Amino acid sequence: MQQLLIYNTLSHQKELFKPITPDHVGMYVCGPTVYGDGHLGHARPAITFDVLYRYLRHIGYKVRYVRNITDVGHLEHDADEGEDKIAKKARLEQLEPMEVAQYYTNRYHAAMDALNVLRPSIEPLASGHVMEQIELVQRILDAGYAYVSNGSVYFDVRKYHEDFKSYGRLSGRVIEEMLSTTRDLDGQEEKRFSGDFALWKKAQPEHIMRWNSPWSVGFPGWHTECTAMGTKYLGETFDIHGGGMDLMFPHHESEIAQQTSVCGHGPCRYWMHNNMITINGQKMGKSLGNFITLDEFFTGKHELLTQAYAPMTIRFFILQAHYRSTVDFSNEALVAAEKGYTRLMQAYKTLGRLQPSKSSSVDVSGYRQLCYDAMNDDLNTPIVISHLFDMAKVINTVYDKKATLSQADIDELKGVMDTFVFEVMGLRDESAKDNTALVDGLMKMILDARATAKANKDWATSDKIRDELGALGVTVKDGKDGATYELN
RNA sequence: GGUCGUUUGGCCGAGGGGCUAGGCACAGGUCUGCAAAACCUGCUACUCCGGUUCAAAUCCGGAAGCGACCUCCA
Repeated sequence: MQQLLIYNTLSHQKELFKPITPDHVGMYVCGPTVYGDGHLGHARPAITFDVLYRYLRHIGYKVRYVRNITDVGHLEHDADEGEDKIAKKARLEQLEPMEVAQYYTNRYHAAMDALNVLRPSIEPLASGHVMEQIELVQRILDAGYAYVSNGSVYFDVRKYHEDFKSYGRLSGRVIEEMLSTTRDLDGQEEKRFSGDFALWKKAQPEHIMRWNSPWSVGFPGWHTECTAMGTKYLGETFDIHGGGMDLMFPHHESEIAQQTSVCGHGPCRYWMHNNMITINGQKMGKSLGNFITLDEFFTGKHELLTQAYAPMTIRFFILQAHYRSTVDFSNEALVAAEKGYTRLMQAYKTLGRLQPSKSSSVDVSGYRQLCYDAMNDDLNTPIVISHLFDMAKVINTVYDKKATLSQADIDELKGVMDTFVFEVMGLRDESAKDNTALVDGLMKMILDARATAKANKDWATSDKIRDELGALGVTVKDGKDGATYELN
């Protein structure tokens, strides 16, 4: 098995990956909050951890990959204080909250499918695990690390920190600092310490999504779902927990605190965080209003986009940067990615047409290991891609008859490309994307040629065209102003 | 303001004490009926100022720019 190094946010260094249970990996990744369309920022972790998931499986692990759907909780920060985001959107659109969640979940799935992101093994809904979250809150209360205040339950950060000395370790935060930098929040008076966070929140009258609990009718706190569902499906300790860097604090820090307070240790061995995507140097985010949805990328319908970008272009673009680096969006960079990606796909097709020689004039034996080395070094997909381009050059050189490859070496290159391009990096050939314009153009050409034939009274040709198109499922309809067509 | 990170060629982006990615763009060439593609060649860069070293883009110190986080966020 390959020796995989992954960067652990907890230790700030690359560590050799060793699963708790031999040959099995449990990984949990924070999924989307389904109250809006997915944007590039959602694609980054999805693709990053999709590649990790694919690679772990490729090198022989059996992986249980859990990625949640957040359809409850999460307080609004501004205007509508304390209102559940889902509920707010529902009221605005006059829809049932769960209808909104379902709608955006479906849209999210469609976008992820387009990006060739594999579905996780389990995709639990927060709303389906309120019981588990209530139980978790009770356990934390029983352990003495939470307190009830006016129907809400808060985590006692100070007590936790006194006993475990670890709050802030993941994010490199100093707890004392938090006192002076905390903003005012709704319900802050209910807390003993400004750094305490809600485990259960009593619902205000305007809340639509609400559940019974021992403390009040309300909804679960911001960080409980991942702890509850991670524990339920992966156990008290699992291997990898992933998510965006912006979730490090407070979300993941709080997850660690919740889990540690009831079982003495954090939820996982390796924390992995992907970096952000920026647009004009600024973070792309829902609340900043500067985001471009994935659908807008696919259709090109956004003022910042000069053209539509195929899902695979987006995927390739993201994989061309290392996951821990920020990536700045620009049309120029995307166009460059699109061209490079096309070149790679073209080389793969060319590979299938190469004439084998008796012997090879180039040594291609090293590429496979070079690709593994790059992947093993904290999923360095940009390096993998650079090796793939080197291979593309070899392929093209052979195609130009300036070098030779034996059948065995051609097969080796094909094997390496199949493995890394398609299986591990999850790219797929998408040259046949949206064909509408193409078909229109082709049909115009054909019908023009037929019109010429008809003008020349060449009925044999014009009928042949009509009959053969008909056999292909295209009906030609002659009219006074020329012919039109219809696809059956 | 605090904490952390970052600054690489026209652009995107790896690397991270001496070898030195890759893509895109651009220029010249080969091939070609013309074009495209492909191939060859060129473009050899690391914010600035000090320091360590035989050797620094890489390590150390400082400055500046940029960014992220500091209880919505992937």
